[in-house]
Amino acid sequence: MSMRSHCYAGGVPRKVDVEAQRAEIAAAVLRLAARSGLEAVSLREVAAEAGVSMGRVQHYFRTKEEMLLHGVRLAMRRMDTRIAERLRRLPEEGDEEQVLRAAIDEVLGDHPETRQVIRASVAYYARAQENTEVFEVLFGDDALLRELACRVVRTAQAQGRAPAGLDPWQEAHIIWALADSLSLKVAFGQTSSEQAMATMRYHLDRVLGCGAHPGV
Amino acid sequence: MSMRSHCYAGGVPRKVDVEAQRAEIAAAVLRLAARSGLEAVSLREVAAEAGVSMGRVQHYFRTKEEMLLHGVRLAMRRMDTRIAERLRRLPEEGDEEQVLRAAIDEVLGDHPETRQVIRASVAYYARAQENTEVFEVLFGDDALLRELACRVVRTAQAQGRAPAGLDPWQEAHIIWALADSLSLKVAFGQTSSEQAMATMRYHLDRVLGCGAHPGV
DNA sequence: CCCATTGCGATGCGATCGCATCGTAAAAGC
DNA sequence: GCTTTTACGATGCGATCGCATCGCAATGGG
Repeated sequence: MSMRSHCYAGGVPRKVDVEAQRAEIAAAVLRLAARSGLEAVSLREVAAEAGVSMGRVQHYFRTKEEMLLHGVRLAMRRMDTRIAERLRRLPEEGDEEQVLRAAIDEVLGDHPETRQVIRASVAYYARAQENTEVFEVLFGDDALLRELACRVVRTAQAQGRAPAGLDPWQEAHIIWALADSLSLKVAFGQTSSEQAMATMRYHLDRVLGCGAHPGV
Repeated sequence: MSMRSHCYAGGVPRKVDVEAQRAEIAAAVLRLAARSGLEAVSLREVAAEAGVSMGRVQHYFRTKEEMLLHGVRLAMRRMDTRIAERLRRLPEEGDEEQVLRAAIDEVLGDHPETRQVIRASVAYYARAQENTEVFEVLFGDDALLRELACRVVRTAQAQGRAPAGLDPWQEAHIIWALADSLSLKVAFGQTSSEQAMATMRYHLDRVLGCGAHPGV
């Protein structure tokens, strides 16, 4: 009897913003991964980088694996946020081509946060082979972006700006493969951001016709 | 006096093929790096993977750093060898476009050795930021390949197969950026080798005109 | 007021890390 | 045949790894 007595819940003490704490630690993971790869990401190093105790890190992430997963999720969320913010600065027309161009420009920009996210992503590539969740986080959005590019190509064709002979699906593949590769080169210092953006703009102008598009 | 007595060199014992031994160990490094990233590459793991004792590994590489460097060098040498072998299978004409297409096809193929080399390369990206030698090994050949592509575009223009309006230099950038990105996608299972080769051929045919080119 | 619960620092464990050291077996020059 | 040099297995060291455990401070519901 009194089965309820042990179910009785006492106080609900110490209110802290759990997600904010986790994010702060995940940010440290991100910085380390971007700087020196996943080899450099240990519980102790993360704690030091975040300026907290190791106990705290363990309190918010039960295992290292869970911490790493949170790290790569934060990376992707940051990239999404940066793109979303840039899109808000666009004029209201809702032109999908401008959305595409803006998103790509953000990826190719040399803002430190962008480079950090891209370098960290690469550090996770090996894990993506063994961990399905990591794979999904890293590559899950690709299909949507490709569809956006595909629609943009078709629209340009409908407007007579792009050659009718183009295969929109292949062109979409090419556009994002190009953006990915150039962003990697920028993030790892093989190319300047300006060079990458120039190459990308050159390609898009060839494929889509050079409609008036705003700077930045 | 007799300063020469201590310089006297005795026997030159135990003749083993030093480079072959090093290569065998470096191959184990490569396999591990491709499979699970540089995190998984420790002296003990390498020794186990190579089926030798740890003492042997340390005998042939004084530090882990030196071993890793040898690993990435082997990776690049292997890729070069694979491309060179494929080129030997080409007809004798010395057509640079066929050379370019063959090299790219090799990179996009799904041969396990090719995928291994590419995955291992990615594992070294973080190191390339901190270690100049690694950077050079990974990216040192890019300029030559880009120049090859540039010449191919110019030749196609001269023959009237490619549009005169193209910027050969930008097109060369695009061709290799595309090849890099697609090879990454193939190596990490985001795309099939067939899809990647189809996309690449689609692009090259658009840029260079679809001159007769041999399969495989 | 009290105490159940949570937040989190401290500490210790066994495993593994890169590396240094030592011992020895084998081969060539004298 | 002795010596010298190389090849390499074995072992140990201090540091660091991920993780489990313990203990205490804080706090809000009963």
